[in-house]
Amino acid sequence: MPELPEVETTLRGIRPFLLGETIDDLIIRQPSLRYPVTSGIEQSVRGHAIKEVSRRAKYLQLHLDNGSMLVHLGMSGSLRIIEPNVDWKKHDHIQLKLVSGKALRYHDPRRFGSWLWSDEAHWQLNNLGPEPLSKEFDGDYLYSLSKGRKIAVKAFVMTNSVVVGVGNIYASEALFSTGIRPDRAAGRISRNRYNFLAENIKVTLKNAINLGGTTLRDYSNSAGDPGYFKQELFVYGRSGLPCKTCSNALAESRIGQRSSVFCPKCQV
DNA sequence: ACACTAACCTGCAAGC
DNA sequence: TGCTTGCAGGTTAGTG
Repeated sequence: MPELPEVETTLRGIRPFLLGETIDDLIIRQPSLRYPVTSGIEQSVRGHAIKEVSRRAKYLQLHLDNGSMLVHLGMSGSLRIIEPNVDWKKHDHIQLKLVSGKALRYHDPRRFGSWLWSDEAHWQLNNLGPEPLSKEFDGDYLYSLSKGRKIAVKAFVMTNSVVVGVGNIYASEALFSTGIRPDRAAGRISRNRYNFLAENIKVTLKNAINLGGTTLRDYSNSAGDPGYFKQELFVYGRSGLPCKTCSNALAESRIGQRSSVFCPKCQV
């Protein structure tokens, strides 16, 4: 899925079309997603205006006056702004039709995403760590949380209660630019190195956002275009290829069910 | 509290 | 050309 940069790119693309618009209808062709689409959701949203559209972690939230819709793109989801009458492609599951005449179409081959309605706070947003691009996320924060932890540092920064939005691509890339081996125990990294790591996570995410995110296969932005960060990747998806810094072959291992590519020479 | 696994689902690439 | 296997931007539930 989309990690934070892809979700942020999606947010920036759809927000201008949705803000202040009234919902004409919600069409659900496939309610069987990661969680079943909240039943009766159509009646909840029909005729209501979208007051705000925001992002928290990898969730998008459409705020109405009577509640909010929490949308997650899972591993393979994407949202597009289209004309409501365009043909439904395979794996197009949901369409939010606006009175303005435009529509938001949800496409998700693996169906790991979610569309949840609640008239109060969504429990999915509980226990989330800070946003990586916020001021409160820094090296001191990471260092203090990491004390005594034996978990691999890559899995540590991918843990949502530690910091949100950092998935397999950007964790791998930020660890490479910091020169830290992804399998190093989180509790055995110095405060100084965490300062660099936190900074590099921010820089990596910002660069990716500026390039519209990373497109591997499924992801496209709200206009249907891919992101261009893939060409900037140093390690992710490059197992066995030469390191762009030292030209040594990149190595791969598995950390917490995720493939982890790193340079054995540049990362210690 | 922490560390780790299996599971949700479809498509695609690699290997035989 | 098939068929089988394993892996893919995430997250949670369940185990020890």
